[in-house]
Amino acid sequence: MRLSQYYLPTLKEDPKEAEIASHRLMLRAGMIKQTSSGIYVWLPLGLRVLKKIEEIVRKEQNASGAHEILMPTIQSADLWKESGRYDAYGKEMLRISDRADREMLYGPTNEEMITDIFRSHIKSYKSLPQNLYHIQWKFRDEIRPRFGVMRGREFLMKDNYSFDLTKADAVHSYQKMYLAYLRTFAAMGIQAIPMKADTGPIGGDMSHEFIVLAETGESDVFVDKAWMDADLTGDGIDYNNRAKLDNFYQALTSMYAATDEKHDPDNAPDNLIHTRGIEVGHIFNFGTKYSEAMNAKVQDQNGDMVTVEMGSYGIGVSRLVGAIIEANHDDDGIKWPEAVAPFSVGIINLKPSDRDCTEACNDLYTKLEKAGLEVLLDDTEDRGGTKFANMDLIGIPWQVVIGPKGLEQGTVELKKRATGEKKEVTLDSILEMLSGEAK
RNA sequence: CGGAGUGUGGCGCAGCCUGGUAGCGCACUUGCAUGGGGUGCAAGGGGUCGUAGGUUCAAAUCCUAUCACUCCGACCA
Repeated sequence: MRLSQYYLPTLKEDPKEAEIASHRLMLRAGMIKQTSSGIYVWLPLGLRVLKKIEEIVRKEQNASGAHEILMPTIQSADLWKESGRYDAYGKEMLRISDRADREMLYGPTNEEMITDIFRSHIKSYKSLPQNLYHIQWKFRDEIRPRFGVMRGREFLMKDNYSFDLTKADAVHSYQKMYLAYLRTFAAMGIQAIPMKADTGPIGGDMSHEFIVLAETGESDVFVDKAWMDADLTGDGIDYNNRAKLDNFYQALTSMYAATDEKHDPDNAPDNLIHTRGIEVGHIFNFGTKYSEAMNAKVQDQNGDMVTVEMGSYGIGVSRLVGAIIEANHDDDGIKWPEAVAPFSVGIINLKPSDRDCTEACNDLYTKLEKAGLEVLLDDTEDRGGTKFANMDLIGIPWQVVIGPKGLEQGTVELKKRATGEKKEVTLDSILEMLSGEAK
């Protein structure tokens, strides 16, 4: 992408409404624009990141055996009346009526709808287990939206729902998601620790919140130092290998990790790390709460009707954009992990009026794009300083700085945003280096 | 919902107390110079002062209503 032709409205000054780093940086980097309280437009740069995160989530869900569907944002109130939550949900639910005065709502979650989808076609134990997910916009009319996309009213969420015949099978489904979540967050370049969570009004005995460690996070967390060295991706474990998966789960859940509400100093280990974090995922098993209320049953081997065991699992996709920034930024701007970066390489043309310099930039740009890299070429007339500041702000992992002085020597500067490390390299070697490192 | 604030060009703000026909910085346009970490000089463009009423010869400024947004608190993926 050529910056001169892109829509990237970066800001030099901090917008006054943004209090925390990720919100401030997303506005300054031209990723989002607020249209109403807690509702945002995703501008080109922001959307690129959102899509990357979404794709990482999707990939691991598929790997775990879940099937993607897409449920509508607008739901009929009928299903919610059936589960009893239409009255229970309160003002957080955005209620609307259609032209025939039917009661509708903008979905805050999908347990009712998915249960209806399940029961309408699945009638036999032979069809179990099932795990369906979708990545869709939700709306919760928060009392007080804040922190930009981290706590918006409209948000993109991956939610899935498992259906099993027995409690033991449901445990397996739960553990699969536990692992899938760990792998998903690791693939994004962030560290998310599963912490025992309150199951709240939904109930059930198994529930974990996945919390990204970030010093600027919103809640206090206490974790065993052992988490830092633990294998969090279950290297080599197949989702269908129950024994191995269970061992992995037992090993991890035996390590201490708690938010301040759940923190118990008396039972905490000595080597405790006290830091802050942001919840980016939540998994729980809630047994038969919805299947019971909505009559989701299958026949077992004996022909008896059995109410299915359910679990639900959420990842805050849009929230992750903010969370990743909270965990990866400095005073100059964002430092994207490569897996979610909007572009992997930025090229800075220090002197657009210099023909050779511009030619070298265009040439490298074309080559890198051909090699499959996503490249942002700053071909504007701005000064070098402006370009450096902008590139740091939007956090492109690799920056190639090309100017007449270096070109005389046949070199360009390669800068790694995450560390600030710079080195002079030859123009010829850069393609190879970047294809290897930034791919 | 309780408490506290803010709405003036794209962004950040001054002006309001003490009414007199709107200003500053950044950004933008043009020209010249410049070109290795937010460049200098010069000339420009852009504003229903959130909205609606009212007071007044005259309202960004005073009064009333209303809308939006932000922050603190209870609540949350």
